Amino acid sequence: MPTLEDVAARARVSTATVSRCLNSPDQVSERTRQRVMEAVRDLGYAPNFGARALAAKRTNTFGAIIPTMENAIFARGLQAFQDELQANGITLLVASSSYDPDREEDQIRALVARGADALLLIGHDRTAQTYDFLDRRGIPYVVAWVHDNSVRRHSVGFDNFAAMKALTEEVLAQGHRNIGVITAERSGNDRARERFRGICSALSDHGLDPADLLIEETTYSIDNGAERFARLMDQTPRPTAVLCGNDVFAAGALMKARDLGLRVPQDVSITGFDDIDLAGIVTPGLTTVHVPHREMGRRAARRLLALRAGDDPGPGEELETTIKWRQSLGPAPT
Amino acid sequence: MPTLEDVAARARVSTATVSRCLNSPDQVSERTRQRVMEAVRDLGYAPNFGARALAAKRTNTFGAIIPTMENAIFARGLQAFQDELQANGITLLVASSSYDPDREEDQIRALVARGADALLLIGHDRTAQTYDFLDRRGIPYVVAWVHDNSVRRHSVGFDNFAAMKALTEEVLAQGHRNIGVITAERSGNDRARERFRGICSALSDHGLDPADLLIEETTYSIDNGAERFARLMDQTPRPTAVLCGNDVFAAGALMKARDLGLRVPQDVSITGFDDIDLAGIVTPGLTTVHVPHREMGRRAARRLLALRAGDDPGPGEELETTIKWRQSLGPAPT
DNA sequence: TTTGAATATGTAAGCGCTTACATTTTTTGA
DNA sequence: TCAAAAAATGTAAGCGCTTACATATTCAAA
Repeated sequence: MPTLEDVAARARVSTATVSRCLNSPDQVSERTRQRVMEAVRDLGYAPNFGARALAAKRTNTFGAIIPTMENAIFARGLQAFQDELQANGITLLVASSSYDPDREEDQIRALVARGADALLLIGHDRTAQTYDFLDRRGIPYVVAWVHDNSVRRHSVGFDNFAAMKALTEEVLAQGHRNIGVITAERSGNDRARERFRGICSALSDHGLDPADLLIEETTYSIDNGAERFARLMDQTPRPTAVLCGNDVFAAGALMKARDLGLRVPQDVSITGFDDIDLAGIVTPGLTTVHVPHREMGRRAARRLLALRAGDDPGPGEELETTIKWRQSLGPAPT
Repeated sequence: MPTLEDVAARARVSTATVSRCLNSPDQVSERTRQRVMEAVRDLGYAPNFGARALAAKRTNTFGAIIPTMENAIFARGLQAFQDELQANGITLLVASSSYDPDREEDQIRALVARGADALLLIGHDRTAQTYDFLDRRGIPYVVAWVHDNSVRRHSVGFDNFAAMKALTEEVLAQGHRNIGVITAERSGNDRARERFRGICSALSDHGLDPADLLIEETTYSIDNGAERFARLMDQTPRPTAVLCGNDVFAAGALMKARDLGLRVPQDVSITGFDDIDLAGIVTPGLTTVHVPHREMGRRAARRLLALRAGDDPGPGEELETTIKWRQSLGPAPT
């Protein structure tokens, strides 16, 4: 493979000049630059990634660890994140932790070992030693999907507590008092915990005891959502509304409701969270919390780029969520 | 940051011995190895990615270019692909081309520039110069999502033509003769072309003229599927079955059917392709072609690992597809 | 005890690029 | 026209690791 030296010989300049042509062409005269780029084309030269990384002490690669690659909840935000990075000449490495904290720690170390200059993390929940590992190496990171003013870390996210509380209040406003919840595992998942806390807070505000909630906690999949919904429907009295921690559980719940011959929302209301494509596809359409995933992805990328450049991007950013009304939430049956 | 030299000094060995401890520990005695690994832990040493890449002439990174990150059609196969790579100490870089051939070429060059040792490509459709670029650099690649014996390239996929033809024959067996098609853009997309060819072949076998097909060709999204379905429903006579090139179009079609007050399959049958989660969630459930995405991902990874190691993994692999019967395909109205 | 083979460990060159500093060339203003 | 400043280009050290070859040590068989 041709090297910088071959190009330099061909163009009759130094290797430093060739390097400048590729990396800061404004420092090279037009005539010289054209001659060099012609030599690059003629030889089919491409820089050696390892050599560049070693010499420049950076890889122009960022890493993102997401809980799962198999669903759209993270895909949209990540696509926007990657688009923004790409526009700034940065490549994205994506790893999935499968909601396993130990695996996430391994992934973080693996991404760093692979030369990631900076990282996108989901949620704040991870060991102090993991943060320490990154801080000691001077690797900047941004936490997305959450917003918590009490945590002093760079973040771009939304208030899961407030968003789920607002939706719960709408459910209560529809007259529902017998409520079920399908939540993701809350241990190690601050997003799930905060959403659940939001539900409890809304109930308390209405003089209702959160201990009366019928709670199913499970791992993330459509089938699990369906199964847990069935369990809730076996309770006596049967809940008239089921609040799901995400749209995937809600989709599973809707499927199972259909299987059980229950009409949504006449017999039971179902709500979700995130407003992914699924929410509009299922029958009936899901009433859910709309999260601006793409904007979150874009801003997270900008913040990480600023941090990597040594700039101070200011305090963490909070994005607003809204309730997307569709047909799956209706009045409580009388 | 501590380097190999620091570790060597601490453990009172040479840098080569430290390198051996990390990369081929069986060549180091137990006593020496333990002393070295203790020094690694004490110093918090992590190898420098760029230096390793330069010295070893490899990055242990593979690249995959997929048409879109925003939908599950590729996510499942890719997760399995990544899991297999990870088990072999390889990191995956993912880029999306947004179904744009020029963009795909840029992404291929960008992944190579980022040090990808090998690539996963989707479909065979790309310029000779792109393949040439990879061949000249000795970068192995595997093509997935297609199987074409006439093309001599390493591939793991399925026969799109045969799969869609089999589904079309079931549609014809149900008595449908007035058929609409919603297909992805066929230019630059051999998968879409092959699926369409399968539909035409089935019609011809039944003595029907493919020219009578009502064809809507569009870019990939649920909304586009919905819109094109509406156009097909405006035709006179109205098609009694709509064959969609993928489940995403089919989901959009189902939504629009609901909006138009058309009952599926009583008023019009709708079919998809891929059998992603969506297919089981929509109402009614989609009759579709089931593709073993995870197995394809796993095998593609194994083949690429073998190629990268300089082994000959044998001829391309074909995976079998099946028809997944759900409720969206029924008899033609009389 | 000696010798040869096997294993363990050390030496140090070089992978290919970036970039601080040096030198040369060009441009501008008095 | 000359001197100073600015721009363009060259020199070459070194980033951190791998690994071919060399040397030292250990082990086993005669």
